[in-house]
Amino acid sequence: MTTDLRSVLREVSLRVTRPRLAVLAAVHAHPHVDTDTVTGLVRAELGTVSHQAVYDVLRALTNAGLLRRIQPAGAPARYESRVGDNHHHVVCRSCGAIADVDCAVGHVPCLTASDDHGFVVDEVELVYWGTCPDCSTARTAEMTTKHRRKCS
Amino acid sequence: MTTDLRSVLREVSLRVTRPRLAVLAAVHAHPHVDTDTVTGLVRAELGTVSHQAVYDVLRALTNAGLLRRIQPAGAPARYESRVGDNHHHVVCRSCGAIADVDCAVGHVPCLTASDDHGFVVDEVELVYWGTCPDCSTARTAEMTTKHRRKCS
DNA sequence: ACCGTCATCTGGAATGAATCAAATCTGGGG
DNA sequence: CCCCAGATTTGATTCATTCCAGATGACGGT
Repeated sequence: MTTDLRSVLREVSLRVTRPRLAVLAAVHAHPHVDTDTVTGLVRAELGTVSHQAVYDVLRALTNAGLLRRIQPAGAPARYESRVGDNHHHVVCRSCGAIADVDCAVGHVPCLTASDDHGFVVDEVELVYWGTCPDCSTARTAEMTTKHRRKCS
Repeated sequence: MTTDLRSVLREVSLRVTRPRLAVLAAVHAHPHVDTDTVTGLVRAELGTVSHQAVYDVLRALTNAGLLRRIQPAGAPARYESRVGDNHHHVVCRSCGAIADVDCAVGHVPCLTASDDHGFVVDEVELVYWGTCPDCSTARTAEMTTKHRRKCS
């Protein structure tokens, strides 16, 4: 396992360090983690790790293509380890929960811009905005019982 | 024109105030403006307007459905006045330029998630990431002449 | 196994967008 | 024309992220 991660790092010519292994493991174990949570997980494993190191590592791994950065409007950045496959996300407007969604139709039918204004498009990002199951029921409960939202 | 904007505000039961008219006019005149630019434009017209007021007004107008907020990953929020029609954006990775793109295929064929994980989806956001014409040529020039990027 | 170099990490301070809080002002209904 | 809920101002505050300068440690070469 650890050996596995080590070789993964070497393959993209990045030095193998404790923080990097820990961050990589943390993101693999927790899909869609935000930076703060990663820091917490890494510290739990290694003791002291600077805030800065986590940011550096996340950026390095993202640039190397090992991680993917997702930044839902307004919310802090999150990272996931699923890369290479063309999947998208559902984001809950209420609590920020994120879930994976595989592209319904196999290949980019309507994903080609009608007029690209001369831009060279290299990626199409698709975000489904809505309400997650938990917040939906909470909201419904609120409607009927007049209680305040539990999930804000 | 001004009368027009006044009635627009009244229709959504918002008070007609100078800052609001100015912000509304600014966004209508400049598609995809960021908050800071709006503040500049409004100040140029009214003299003194607090930073805070601009944020409040933008939020009020957005909530009222008069404006739409767009937040490309990492960049400060931007606003546009085209609302109601289902169009999307091309964003330049290099300089952050944004252009409108009308949905290529008339209706959501592949825009229905294969598995929505129980989320109640109310909007699908589509972002085309790429490089704008200016940055493309700048990049090409850089490649051949070894000059530094003009557009970073 | 040891060394030296250079990428990486540490800790603290800085930036910049956005929000909060309390006091003051004003649009527009009565 | 008066009044007050809704707007705006001022000033401070939070939060994510980045910058800086110096210490540390990974790893290719000897």
